[in-house]
Amino acid sequence: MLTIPFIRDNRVKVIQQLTIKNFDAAALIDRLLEADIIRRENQVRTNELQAEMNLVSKEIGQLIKNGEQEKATMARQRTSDLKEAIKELSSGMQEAGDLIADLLVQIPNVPHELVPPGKSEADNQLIRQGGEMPKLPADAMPHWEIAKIYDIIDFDLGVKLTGAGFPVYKGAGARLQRALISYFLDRNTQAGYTEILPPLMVNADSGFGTGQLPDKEGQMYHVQSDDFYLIPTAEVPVTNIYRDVILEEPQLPIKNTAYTPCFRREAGSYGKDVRGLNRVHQFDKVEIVQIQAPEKSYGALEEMVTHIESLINELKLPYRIVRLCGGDLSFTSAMTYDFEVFAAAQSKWLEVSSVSNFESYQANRLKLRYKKEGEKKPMLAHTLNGSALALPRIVASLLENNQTEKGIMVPEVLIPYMGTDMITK
RNA sequence: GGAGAAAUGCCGGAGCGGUCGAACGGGGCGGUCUCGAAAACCGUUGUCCGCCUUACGGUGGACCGGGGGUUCGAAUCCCCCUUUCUCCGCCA
Repeated sequence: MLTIPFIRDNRVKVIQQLTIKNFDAAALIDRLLEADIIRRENQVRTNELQAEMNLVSKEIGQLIKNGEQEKATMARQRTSDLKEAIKELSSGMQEAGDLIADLLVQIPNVPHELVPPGKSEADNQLIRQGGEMPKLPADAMPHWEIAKIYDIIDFDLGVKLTGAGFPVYKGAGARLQRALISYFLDRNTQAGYTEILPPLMVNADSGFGTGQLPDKEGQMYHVQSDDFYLIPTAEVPVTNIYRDVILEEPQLPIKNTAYTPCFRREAGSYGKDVRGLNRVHQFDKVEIVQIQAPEKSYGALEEMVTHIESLINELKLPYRIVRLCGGDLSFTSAMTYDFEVFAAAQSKWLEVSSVSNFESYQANRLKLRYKKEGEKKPMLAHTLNGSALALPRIVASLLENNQTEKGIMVPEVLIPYMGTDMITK
């Protein structure tokens, strides 16, 4: 969330920039600033009374010590009045504080000035395109048919075990998952990321810290008996490692990578978009997360983009990188690049990675700060994350693009992990 | 799952209901001494929210696992929760 001083100092600019996200913040911000004034006025009064209360209480202690019971009794009368007044004021303060907290989480992150305006993905800005488009025969199959014929992914079996959207990987299909995970983790650690294996369930505090709660509650699986949430992405536990942490500047940047399964309810999705691996409830993903100083975070974002691009290049998949327009940008992001690979048999671009700079928006929720050399006051750090990479659509694209009469060609970089250069029937 | 003990600042560790934001030790930072270092000695040492100040800073309030309560006054008493440790049970 945004900080109050920032909103106070940049009221007009914030409202104006948020129109890029097609968000009208004017009313929210006015209510917020109003509540802020009330809260502060209340606090000044409360603090004054508390100061007096502390003083009188000390006096009472002295008076009792000196045996001046009468004076002590009189002083007591004064404190009970004070107590009443403090109680009233602080409940007003609490009320204003609650309102502020409630309003703050309703205001999205301010988009970076390079973010183009727009309503939908059609308005996203193409940054660059790469890789070679495969030439497939007319009878080329979409990946869900390939998966069936080669018996490497069983969607129906997943329905039996759990439900729709929980595919079962078998044989070379399972091996391919493991190969991709290992390959991504190896490449990420080579690039300076530290490998993390986090819990797959988190508590509500963590869900709040990265912005899944309170509003996206319905997108997560909730374990009610223990009030845990199944993680929708490794971003949640890996970023929350730094919740309520004050780092020293020399510790930055912090670069972590983690493989985890991801669980998403995807309520409201249907139709051909969810066919096969295009959209599932449980999938594997390797995530990269960075914590950076504010002045370096956009450099870090570019670095992450370049790194992810190199992974896709090595897999020899045709891809494009787009900068999301305001309307497509997530609530918490200031700037996001999406990576899409082409699945030739479906003739579709599939999103395989989303790389974002959240600036201090997540950090403010997390209370993630860092201390500059020689400075007393800690400042909010910037957080970034991206998929490097999400597996299902990579697999979909690989299967479709690499199909030949003899079998599925394994990309060269994966051969050591797969133990073969071809997936056959 | 059952029984007991505990939770204090960067770490260790005191703390009778009032003068405790917290003794003492260690660490860190600054300084004296030194050619330099060590040792010794002196000083300093958190976070949050306000207010005043261009700033340096000053000042009020809050914070002793979290949340309630008792009291004029709570780190200290009471209740609930969480976590850790020990013992028993169960177990990959």
